[in-house]
Amino acid sequence: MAFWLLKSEPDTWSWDDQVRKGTEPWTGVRNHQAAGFLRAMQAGDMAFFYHSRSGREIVGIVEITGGARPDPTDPMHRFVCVDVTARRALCHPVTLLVLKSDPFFSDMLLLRQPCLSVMPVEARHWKAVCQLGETEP
DNA sequence: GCCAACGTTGGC
DNA sequence: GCCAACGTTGGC
Repeated sequence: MAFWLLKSEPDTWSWDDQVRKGTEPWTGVRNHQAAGFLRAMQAGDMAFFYHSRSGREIVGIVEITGGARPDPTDPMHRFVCVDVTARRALCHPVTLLVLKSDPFFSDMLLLRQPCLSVMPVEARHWKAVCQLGETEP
């Protein structure tokens, strides 16, 4: 089982939207590096739900419930989507600022590559963020 | 094969 | 809203 992080602009698709809907295809990724990570995802993997732009914090945990398939919103049929199901919220959102302030997180891709919207998360970082957010890993 | 233009993304 | 980072595209 692998760990990931998915970014979404809360104005477009927020954690509350995800919780309300339950399961939703994660569509619209148009970056090849991010798409490569989507292709590597398997059902049962877990991912942080991150609010980008106006949010800039990890707010919840989702499970990948369906592996990569063609993104129906891509007319060129070049990109893929996965199915994402809301699992639990973090009791306390973990902000980008907090992660940047702790050297333990300094080599997270989230900090290394700010414009990447889908990325893997190391198990040690996963556990630490869960502790900060006061939720089970 | 170089490189400028363009598109996507998200921190600031 | 601006711009930097990164990848892709196409003229030459």
